Amino acid sequence: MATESGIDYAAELNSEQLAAVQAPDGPVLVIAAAGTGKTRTLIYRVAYLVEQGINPNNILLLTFTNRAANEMLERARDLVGPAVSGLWGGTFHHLANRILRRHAEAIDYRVDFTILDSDDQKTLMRNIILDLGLKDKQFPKPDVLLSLYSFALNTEQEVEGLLQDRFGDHPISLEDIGRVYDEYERRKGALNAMDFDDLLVNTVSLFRKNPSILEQYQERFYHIMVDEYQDTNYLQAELVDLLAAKHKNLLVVGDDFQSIYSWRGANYRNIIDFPDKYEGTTIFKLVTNYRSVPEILEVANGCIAGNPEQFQKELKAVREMMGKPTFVEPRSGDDQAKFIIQKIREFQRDGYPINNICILYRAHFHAMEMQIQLARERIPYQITSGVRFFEQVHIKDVCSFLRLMHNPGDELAFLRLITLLPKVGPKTALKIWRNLEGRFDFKTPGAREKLIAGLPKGAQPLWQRIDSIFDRYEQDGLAGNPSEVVHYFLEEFYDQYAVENFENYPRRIEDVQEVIQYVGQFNSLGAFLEEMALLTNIDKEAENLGGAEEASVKLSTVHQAKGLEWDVVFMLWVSDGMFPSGRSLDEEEGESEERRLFYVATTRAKDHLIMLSPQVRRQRDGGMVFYSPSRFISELPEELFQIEKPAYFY
DNA sequence: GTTTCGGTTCTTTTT
DNA sequence: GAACCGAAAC
Repeated sequence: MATESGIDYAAELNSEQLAAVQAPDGPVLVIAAAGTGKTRTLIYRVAYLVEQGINPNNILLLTFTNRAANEMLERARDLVGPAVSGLWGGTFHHLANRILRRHAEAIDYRVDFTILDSDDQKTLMRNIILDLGLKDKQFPKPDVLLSLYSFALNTEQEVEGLLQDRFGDHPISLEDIGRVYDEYERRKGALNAMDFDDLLVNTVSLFRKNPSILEQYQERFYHIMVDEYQDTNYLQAELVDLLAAKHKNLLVVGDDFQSIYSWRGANYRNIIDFPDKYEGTTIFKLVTNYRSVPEILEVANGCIAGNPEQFQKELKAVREMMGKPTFVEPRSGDDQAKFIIQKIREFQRDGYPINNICILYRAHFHAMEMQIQLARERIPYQITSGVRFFEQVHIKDVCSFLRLMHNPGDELAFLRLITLLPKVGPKTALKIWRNLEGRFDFKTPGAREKLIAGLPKGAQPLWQRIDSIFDRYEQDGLAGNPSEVVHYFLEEFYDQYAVENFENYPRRIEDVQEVIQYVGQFNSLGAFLEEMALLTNIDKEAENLGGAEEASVKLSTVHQAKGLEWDVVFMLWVSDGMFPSGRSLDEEEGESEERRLFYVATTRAKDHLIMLSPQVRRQRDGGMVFYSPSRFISELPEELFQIEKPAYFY
């Protein structure tokens, strides 16, 4: 029956979904298996709450990516109308950022704090190791130290214990590592900067130290919904618990089978233990799968049955049969790529648009031969690479200029910018920075002259061109127009720099042009810089989808494909040692996480799933390594697959 | 003392 | 690619 808003819930949802949408207040756990209409359920839940008289301003919707948030807000708007605009939706880090911008002083930060990306973190860490005189072959690399530290924070464990486990057998002084971490904290404070983890850590400690602030937000978020709950870690769960503590109107959605971020501190137990943590939790299960044909679901169900410790549930198929998933053993990675290209052409002939085809893999480097072959065959493709758009070298170079203009004390930006000049390396750059007393504000009289005087002769002419932008800043009113600033920077300096330093210079300049476009959407430089730090490449991709992007095959890691679906899915390197990855098998519970990842991959496919396991891989030194099909394939009954032989290559 | 350049090695997964 | 290292060049 249609309600006053015109939504006929019973007709538009199945009984599983309907029950979850109309759940009473209080804690709710929705176990939503892959392809069962999880997003739909969340959106209708929003509509339902609004209909019950809840102001959208009082609803918080936490998602794993910005893409997911945007999609949901858009669909909710279509369903409910513009009223939902007041709803807070976004990632944990976005929420934390918004809160901290308001209350930074309460935790001894200034509101204009910068957000360090992983590259900045690495630079900072490297400098600390250098300055403390700990640089040594034996000493752990910045990367290693940072990820261990981050893991400790996100799982709320003591660093000492983790260090002991990790380096206990090594002749490394754990005290030295402790000193590095202390110094890392100190320098972030001095820079008025936070890294990704700090956003969460500081929000939680802000709330713990200031109950009155916490209470404001508890009041505000009368209803809280969390998507992909199986991938939240302790810290994120803690944040949610704090916010929900008063009203306990907390609805979490997730699937323990799809928990694939344990290396980042997520634990599928989060979802299993939820009812214990929240007394009186109502539990709903969505298991009717609308996405995939039954043959694909059989493989998915069969594979996850190999994880007996998990909460068993079978995906129920409703679609018609179409044919079994294909399994192929090409000889090499090159043959694998050639086979896929031939198949892509066949699927296109059968009427599948190229946009509905995706190639998935465990790790980025697995897709190398594939990219080469696609380019050679002139099949358009789009890859979500490992490096986030705003973390690419050329983008960071350009943004360092903006960062410095915005925040004259941004040491990392200054050093990066100035080492782009000839004859200026790390030492010279640091000397100049010290000489400027840790601050370069072009508006301060004399500062510009002082900088120029400190530069080596060879660097001066180039810097003078950059310096000329500061004159135009006043004249042309660039303050409110960051796009123009980037434009001038490119024109005066970076275009030429790129030509001289990058082989693929046109591509990089294109990216910078895109930044110019992108910055234009923001009314202030600060707003742009803030947003930039929190954006991932998946989000950027989603922005592009609105435009007239060329139709293309998608290439993606399984992790980045979470929540997405395609008509046709190819899986590369489904070989033991590649998927599951050899490294993960050494870890505790490594195999079961890989199996979940495999499950996620298979359930992305709607009509056709083609898995490939090349037999050999050439190593760098010219040697050959032989591979067998993944254990996730060989442990399943053979009749679930259609075995195909790429005979034409021999 | 510093920068620059060329060779070598290594790639799990990311908010 | 890009990070690291050692040696040449400034």
